[in-house]
Amino acid sequence: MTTRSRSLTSRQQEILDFINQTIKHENRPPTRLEVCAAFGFRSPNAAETHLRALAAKGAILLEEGRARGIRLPYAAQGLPLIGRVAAGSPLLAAEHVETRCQIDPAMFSPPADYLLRVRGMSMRDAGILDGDLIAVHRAAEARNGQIVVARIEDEVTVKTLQRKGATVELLPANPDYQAIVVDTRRTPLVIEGIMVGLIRKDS
Amino acid sequence: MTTRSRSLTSRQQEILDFINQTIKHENRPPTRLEVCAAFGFRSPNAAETHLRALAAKGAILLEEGRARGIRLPYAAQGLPLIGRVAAGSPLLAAEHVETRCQIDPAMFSPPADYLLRVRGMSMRDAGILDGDLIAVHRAAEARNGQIVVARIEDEVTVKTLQRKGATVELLPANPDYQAIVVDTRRTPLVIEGIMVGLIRKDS
DNA sequence: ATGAAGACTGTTTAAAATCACAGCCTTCAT
DNA sequence: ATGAAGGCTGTGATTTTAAACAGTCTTCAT
Repeated sequence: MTTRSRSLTSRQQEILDFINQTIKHENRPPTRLEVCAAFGFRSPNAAETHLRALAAKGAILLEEGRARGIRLPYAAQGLPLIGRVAAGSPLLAAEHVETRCQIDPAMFSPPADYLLRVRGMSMRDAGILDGDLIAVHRAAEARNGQIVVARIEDEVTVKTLQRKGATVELLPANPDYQAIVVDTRRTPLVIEGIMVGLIRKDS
Repeated sequence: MTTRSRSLTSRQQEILDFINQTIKHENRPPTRLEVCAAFGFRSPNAAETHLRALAAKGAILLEEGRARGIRLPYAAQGLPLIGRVAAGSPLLAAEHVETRCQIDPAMFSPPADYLLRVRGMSMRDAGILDGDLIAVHRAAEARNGQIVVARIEDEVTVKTLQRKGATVELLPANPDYQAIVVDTRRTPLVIEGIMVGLIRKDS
């Protein structure tokens, strides 16, 4: 549904990084001349064409005729918080985004791509309680012992990964719960991401 | 040590709130004319004088001759992260601020005033692990059952509060630890704040 | 080999934004 | 009752920005 943005050239990525840096450090986007100064351009048009290219690819939005008229597309503003996941649709589908949270993704490493609300107490002993938000870095692969967001058919679950050949164990951190054992030759299992952090809001 | 900013008038506070709102929503500060539009001023100078007043009180910084030249003072940028606390100095002393984290204080309610790194496992069963950052709202009073940051003489600790008359119990959430019982008639106990959230960065 | 896309220089113009000057009215402490 | 501070209107000059036009040089897929 969203306009697919073509991938950026490395130079364009540098410009975009500079814009994000400037917004983060100065609380405002740069002007064309500030872009020139940062990259050593002698012509403001060098900055102008880069911005046009970024806007054409959907990486930024340009407001006409306004000083510092660079805006970030909605998708770039804050981390999406994924609530209840409906069966059969992708995790990051717009309908699952409860809200967006003003958190710097780079606060975690590797950076967080989204937040996921955890249901239940199956990871209690790892300090993950019911209702907690976990910060997730999108990744299809993970190492043993990492806490992952995994999808088994239509079910999304948060567990510790333990791979043994074609068998994958998803271990809870609570003796009241059972491990999930999956034979990947028979049942498809998709790793949606790796937990990189946790946020709790006391009420 | 910091320049003490005189308190703002209610109108000035409204203007400052608008500036913060604009930075949050648009990723850039407003122009004079945008302030006018927001408040219905007919003269750009109304905005100008308000900004001058805010700058004079240290609530904002004004860069001369630049479009959208409103900057926020360093103290307003992100939540301070308090690391190891040295005995005898106030919790929020500059020397304790490890770094600042780009987190919206209003993500928690009541809003967070700072983050505090927790040492040890005394609150393990409340899902607070060694190295976790807790979001703290400054408050001198707290209700029974709330998790508080308390100072007993020179020691800072995070525990669940249980007050019984002049006796205060600070309860751990881990059977391996002992409750701290304080007679406030004999030993001074200061509540520094209430835990309003938690952030964990997996490594 | 050719054309399209990217990455620039250089120049100009119009609009956006800052900021100074000259006032008016109200509140509020001395 | 008086002066200082806050909260405005109204008008322009000046500077900063955005953004158009006209080119050059390189890379890279067809």
